[in-house]
Formats: sequence, C-alpha cells, structure tokens
Amino acid sequence: MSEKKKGKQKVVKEESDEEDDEEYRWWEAENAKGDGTVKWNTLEHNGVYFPPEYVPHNVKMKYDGKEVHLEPEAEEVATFYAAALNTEHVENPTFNENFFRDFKATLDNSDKNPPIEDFKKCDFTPILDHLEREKEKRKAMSKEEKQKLKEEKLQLEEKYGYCYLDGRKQKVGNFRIEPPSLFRGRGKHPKTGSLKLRVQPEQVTINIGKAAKVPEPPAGHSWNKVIHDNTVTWLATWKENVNENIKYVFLAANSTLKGQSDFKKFEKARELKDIVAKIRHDYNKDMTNKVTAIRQRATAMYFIDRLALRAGNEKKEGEEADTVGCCSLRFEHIRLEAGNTVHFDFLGKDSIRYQNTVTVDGQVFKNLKLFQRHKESDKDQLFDRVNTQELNKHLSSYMDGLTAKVFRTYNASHTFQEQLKNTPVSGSVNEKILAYNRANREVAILCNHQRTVSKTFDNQMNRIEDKIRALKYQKMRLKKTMLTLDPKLKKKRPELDEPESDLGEEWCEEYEKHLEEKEKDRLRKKFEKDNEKRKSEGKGPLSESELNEQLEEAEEKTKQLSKERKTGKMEVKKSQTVEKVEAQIEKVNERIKVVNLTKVEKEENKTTALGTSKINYIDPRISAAWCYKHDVPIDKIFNKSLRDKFKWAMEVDKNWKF
DNA sequence: TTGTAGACTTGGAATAATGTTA
DNA sequence: TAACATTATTCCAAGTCTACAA
Repeated sequence: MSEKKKGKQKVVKEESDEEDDEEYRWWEAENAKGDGTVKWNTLEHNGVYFPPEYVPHNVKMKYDGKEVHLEPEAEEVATFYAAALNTEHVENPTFNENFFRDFKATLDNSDKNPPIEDFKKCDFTPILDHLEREKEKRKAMSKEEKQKLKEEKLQLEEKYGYCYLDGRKQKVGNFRIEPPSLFRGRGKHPKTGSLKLRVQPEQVTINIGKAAKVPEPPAGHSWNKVIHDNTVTWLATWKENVNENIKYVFLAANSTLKGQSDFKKFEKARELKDIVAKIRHDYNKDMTNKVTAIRQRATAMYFIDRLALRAGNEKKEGEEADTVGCCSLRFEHIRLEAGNTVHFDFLGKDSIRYQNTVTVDGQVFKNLKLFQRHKESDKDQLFDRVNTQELNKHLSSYMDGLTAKVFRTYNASHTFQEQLKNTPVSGSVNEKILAYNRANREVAILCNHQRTVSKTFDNQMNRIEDKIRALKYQKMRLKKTMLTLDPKLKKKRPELDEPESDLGEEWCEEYEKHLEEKEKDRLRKKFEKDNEKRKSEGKGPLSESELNEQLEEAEEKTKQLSKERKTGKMEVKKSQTVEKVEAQIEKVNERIKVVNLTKVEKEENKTTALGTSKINYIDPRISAAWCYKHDVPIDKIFNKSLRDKFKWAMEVDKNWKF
C-alpha cells in the first residue's frame, strides 16, 4: 500500500521498509493511555510453535565404566545433563539430586533401560563429546546449508511471529513453546535440576478473537481450551510442571499494547513526582507513631523511597530460593552501627546480593533499634507487621495505582535526569556518551543491577592498555620527528621532549619486535601469493633470496626504530613539515582519548549491568530529549530494538522534562 | 481476612549475529 | 579467513501486584 514512507518520523527512518502497513501512531490517538480492561476487539494469530520431537543420537553414556543403552526418553534427559556438564550447575548437589531423581524415573518407564542407582557411577561425558562434535559440525556447515537454516527460521517467524490485533499487524514475542530441559533455578533454588517436561498441545490454552480462525493443533492433538478473552493480552498459556508457574505467549516489546503500558508506567511515575514531597513528609511524621505497624510501615517506605528497594512479597518456604525485598527483610540482613549507620546484606531478586552501607535519618535508626529489641531470633522479620498488600494499599490512598515499584521507576528516572546535568556541553560526542553512560550507571547502581565479571575481563583490559601504548609509541615518534625537523622547538616546546607515560623501554623493544614479526608475516604471505600468481601465468617462482632480502630489511627497520628511539634523531621524509607532523600528533591524541574513554567505561562497567535500567526504568523521553539537546545521534544510545520499543518517546521536545 | 491463581514486568545469562583483528 | 571480541537478541526465571474465592 505504501511503498514510500512519509518520513515524518525524524529519527528512525532506516530499515523499516519491509513493513507493509502504515505505522499506527497510538500515542497520537484519542485514548492514548489505553483502556483499563478491554485490551483488544479483534485478535488473529497462528498459535504457537512446538519444539520438534526428540531424535535419539544413540551415543551411550557409561555406568560404572561400561557403556549402557538408554531408551529415547531417558537418553534425552541424560543429554540435558550432559549439556550442563560445562556449567557450574553440576557442582550444585541440589541440581544433581533433583536431576538424578527425575532421570531415574524416566529409566523406570521402560524395562529396556539398564538399572542405574548410583549417580557417582554415571559418566555423561561421551554424550557431551557428541554434543560438541555436533556443534563443530554446525559451525563447519557450508554457506548453502546455513542459508537454508536461516530461511527455515524466517519461515517460522513469518507464520508465528506476527498477529493481527484490532486489524494491525503486531509482533509476537515468545511464540515458541519452551522445550523440555532441566530447570535452571537461580541461587539456592530447591527445585533446580528438576526435569521440565515437554509441553503437549493438550496443556495449552489459546486466546483468540471470536471471529478469527482457530489455529490447528499439531496433527493428532487438541488444544486444552480455546477462549476469547479480550481483557487479557496473551495469545496462549500453559502451566509448567516444576513450579506450577503459568507461562504465557505475549506480544513483543515494540507492540502497541506493550508500548501503551510502558507509557502509562512512566506517566504514573511522573505523577508521583508531584506528591512525593507529601508522602515523604507523612512517612517522616509516621516514624514516631505510637502504633508499631505504622512506624514499621513508615520505616519500610523510607527504604523503598530512598534505597529503591523492591517491595518484598512473601515467598513459599522450601519451594523457592530464600530471597527478600523490603517488607520481607529479616534482622539478619541488617547490622546497625554507631552514627546512624546501617549495613545491608541480603539476597534480592535472582539471588543477587545487595550490600550497602547507608547513613540513615536519626529516627529511622532509632526505629530499627526499637524493632530489634523485640526480636527473638535473627531469622525474625524486621517489619513483622507490614506486608506488601497493606503497604501498597496505603500508597494507593495517595494516588490511584501508586505501588512500591512506582518508586523504583520514579527514582531511577529522576536520578538519571539529574545525573545527565553533568554532560559536558562543549565536549565531543564520545565524551557526552560517556556522561550518558555514567548517568545510566548511577541508576543501575541504585537499582543494584549486577552482572558477573566476564572470564576474559583482565584480558580485554590488557588489550586496551596495549592499544593505548601503541598509540603513545606513535606519538613519541612523531614528537621526535618534530624535534628533528626543527631542533629549536626543544626550548620553545619542552613538552615535546618529555617521555610518554607508561611507555617503558622494555615495552618499546617488545613492540618493535612485534611490528617486525607482523611485517615479516605480511612479506611471506605476499611472496607466496605472488608466486602462485606467477605459476598461474606460467612464470617461474621468485627466488627465495628475494624474500630473504625483504625479511632482512624488516630486521633493519627494527634496528632503525630502536636507534631512532634512543638517539632521538629521526629519519625524516622530504614531504614532512612541522605543521603536518603536529596535525598527525593531534590525530593520535584524539585516538588516545577515545580509547581511554572506552577503558574507563569498561572498568566502571565491570560488575554493573546497564541494560535493565535502560530498558525498564529510565523514561526514554529523557534520553531522546538529551540527544536532541546535545546533538547526539539517537542510535548511539538506543540500538534498533530499543528505538523500536520506544518509538512513542522519540518525538519529544529537546526541553522535555520527566 | 487471608490465601492463591493469574497476568504482567523485570532480570541476568545464554546464544546468535556482527564486527574486528591476527 | 579463522579466531576472537563485542553487541544484539532470545530465553525463561523471578519478581510485583490484582482479583477473586473461601
């Protein structure tokens, strides 16, 4: 219909040509906020994709040193475990116990399986080896084969990846039914390692418009149910067997539905901005209330507001990992110290450790001491008279829809906007982006978004440092060239004669040797290539001595470099002038600066994950406005999928405020 | 009033795709 | 051009919070 996009979107105009339909700009429509209950009027989709049936590989695991044959069902489970051998899950006794219990059960399902009773006698490495060989094979596939796979994947996406919601084409997020696997619970999850069973169509409920064609279940199967509920957004659902959690197929992040609720989330947080002063005033007052429950609630609100803690719902003991949030904190998670200091140390969501030392208001400290006086055990709840339902109920009395999590969004976005004030207005784009990422990092730290340090972190760091030294080496030579060109500069510009920092003699020698090796390699390769060419042209090969001569030249060059470095007398080309060399130095300086910035960022990002706050907590309009204001291209801070997800936020004014 | 099912957001890690370098 | 590094995407676990039943 519309081959030509109108291009009214200033920002994201690249690759969206595949899209047939005109973009629906819901944020410009009448009820941009979206209605509270009805989510759609018509909904068409093709159902869900089931993972292919298991294909046995017949690779035998060993039991007590001997190869044993397993029936397919058991072999599949053994293969799940083999695939985990390289992970730290297999160091976890709970994982092993749960796995082995379920593995034995699959063995019992057929009397053709050998008796396996002792986990220690199991050896799954032959299967792991097989998996690795398969991986190699996949890597070594021909271009055509890879292309074919890609097309198959595309076809799947074509069929299941889109739906029509109120007549508009929308991307579906996770249209694949989760394949069977070993449940990989985080932290000390009591059920980790348990077998997550294959989901059958008979367990899956489809939600679809009344008028739409119901997708066919796989041959010989039927759906659990087909419903037409337009008050929910999911297309399909099923219950997973390990924790009995309900799983859903939802739309993708860039969909209208998700966009609208994202927008609402941030608008809600902005509403909080107007009343947060009152709420703070109130909870400060409540800190001294006679009723313990109210005091506790006030103290909890202080933490949620000031430390951006999560609400902390109750969890089922013994069925989930023992993690806590604000309302579920226990005495063992805090330590009080003179000077109104509180040390926090607990496992939060995903068993990520929260460690923080905070100086709190005097009354907060007094309250904590007071609560402590009544404790019988460290395992007791710090706020034994507060739970998230009550707390949220109290919050909603201030504002419709105000809950604990709104504070996290509000504080994250607010902090971000404040931190962005440190942007160097006249700095380079790179320096501005560094400031942006720093602001982002402050938010990530506030929200305690951590990541495990990459195994190759030190390596990566060393590489960057080497890169910087190589640039400094270049600069050192350029400076010497300038002095050679005009010796009088030595007096006028004494900095030219100063040595570069962290450029040791030893390093320089090694580097020169390295350059030599590189050059020699290049020469040898070129020699070979030339000879091949000559051969094809029917000419005889070049003589080895020619190559050797060139190699010797390379060695000479190294000596020359070393000599020049030591004496400071450079061999100067006729075309070189002081001005030209000066300009070259400037260029090198620029590059050093850039690499240094990446180094600083890398260090600062070692254990902090910026993604989560960028995706979920920071109002994207702050970022868009910042880009316009500081003339930074938006794609420097939002990748394609984020630009897509945040389309609705891209048209703000450069002076927009959260 | 409490407990729980249900629906949706948030979260880090694994994996795939892409970019860079030896 | 393979090997390696970086970035984007996918995966699915683990939270929050609401509605509803008992």
